[in-house]
Amino acid sequence: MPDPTPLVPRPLRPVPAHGPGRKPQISREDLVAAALRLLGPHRSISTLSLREVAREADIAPNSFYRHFRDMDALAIALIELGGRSLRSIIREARLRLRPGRSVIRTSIEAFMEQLDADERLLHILLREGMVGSDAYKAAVERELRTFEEELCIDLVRLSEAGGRPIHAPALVATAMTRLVFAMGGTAIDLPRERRGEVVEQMVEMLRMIMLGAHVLAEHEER
Amino acid sequence: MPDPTPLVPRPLRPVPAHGPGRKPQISREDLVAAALRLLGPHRSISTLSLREVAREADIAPNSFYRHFRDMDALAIALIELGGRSLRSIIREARLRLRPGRSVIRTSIEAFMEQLDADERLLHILLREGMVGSDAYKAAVERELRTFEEELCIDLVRLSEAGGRPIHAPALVATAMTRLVFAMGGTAIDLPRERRGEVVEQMVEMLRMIMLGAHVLAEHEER
DNA sequence: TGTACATCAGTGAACGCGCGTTCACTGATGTAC
DNA sequence: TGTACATCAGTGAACGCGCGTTCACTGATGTAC
Repeated sequence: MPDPTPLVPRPLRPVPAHGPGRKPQISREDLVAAALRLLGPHRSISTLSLREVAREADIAPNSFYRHFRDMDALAIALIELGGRSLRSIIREARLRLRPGRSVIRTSIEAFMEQLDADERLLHILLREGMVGSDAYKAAVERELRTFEEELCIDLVRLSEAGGRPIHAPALVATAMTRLVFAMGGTAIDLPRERRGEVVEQMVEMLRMIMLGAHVLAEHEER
Repeated sequence: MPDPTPLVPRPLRPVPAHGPGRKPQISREDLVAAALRLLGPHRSISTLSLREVAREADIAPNSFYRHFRDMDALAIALIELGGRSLRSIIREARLRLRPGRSVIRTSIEAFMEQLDADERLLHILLREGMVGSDAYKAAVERELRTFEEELCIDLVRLSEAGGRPIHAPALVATAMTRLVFAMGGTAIDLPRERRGEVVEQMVEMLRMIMLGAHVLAEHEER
């Protein structure tokens, strides 16, 4: 016990932005990075051990506790990182949009490039949404739904701009997201040169959904 | 070494249908059943330990080896069981088909009922396709593709019967299967009473795909 | 039918291993005066 | 500027645990004669 009757009561967790006291030599981010290095396309977070991550980060196992309460806390941090990567996809796709180019193709290509670029990050969402604790799943669901909401807004805007109404845009956004994720999950195990095929397949699938949504909306209007 | 120069060479694994020698008291099936009892919606096969399964089956840990080479072998058996359950869905759906009733709805309902009935079996496919070793993934892919082929044949037959051509039926079968699986994966975490909503969503999604496929085929014909 | 024997499913004890977590500690860094 | 002190990130050793796998074994079952 540092002081039985402190004049200024300390908060439970001072969360120093690192004063006072010693600066940390490694950070939460270093541990996250170490975990990412260990996560290949064939390992899920739940198979990582605390000691393994500590070893990779080159600290003693117990030092881990200075940064995270347990491995679950680190897993949540990883999932959020994956969510950030996911959200950047749609932003990236918006930037690339050009009149005359297919929105669907542009978006799918942005997705696959992101999948290539930080394979590990998106993979986390792909996996942990299916396996892992309830907390992981909930975290992944949260990220996916945020993405779907953004996509839905884009779909509505696009259909208004194009003059073709769209049926149940929220449902369309969900279908597109889940389908792309499911297909992306199998694509990642394919050699790079075959991923182009998957892009074509995904583009065609989403076109069918889009077309169906337009047709249904037009039926409704009458 | 039993015999250095046997007159009749023994096969590597005699695979006795249990003579000669002692009959097994527990079977491979008992071990599979024990593993299934342990697999809830929140556990993947790879988190099962050999000792855990042995404990559940009420045998000594080392007795496990009399039935399976290792846990991976048991996992493959489980995945194949899941595949059998999957294939029974489409058979079930075909039996239920009635003129005038929606094929899509009938099939989706058959799928969800199967998901309810043997939650654990289908769940294995949902999970292990994403996580798990390459061997698991390959096994799951195999099962899914078998399903997609059957579905494709049905789609073609249906479109011929209905007089509406269908674009890229194999792709449609893949899209439908993957989408239903992805949605099914989230549905299983929902309370039973909310699963009806998911059925409605899935039906609408598949209708859009179907509609899109018809429209594309009609465009092609002209 | 009776007897000697081979088979082999299941066992109990033991091994070495990596794990998460705890403990009391060290000593560099930053603060108060 | 100098000194005494508080903070706390990181440490090394140790713990008890469940794991996969091995070994030599037991003894019930089925076969050969």
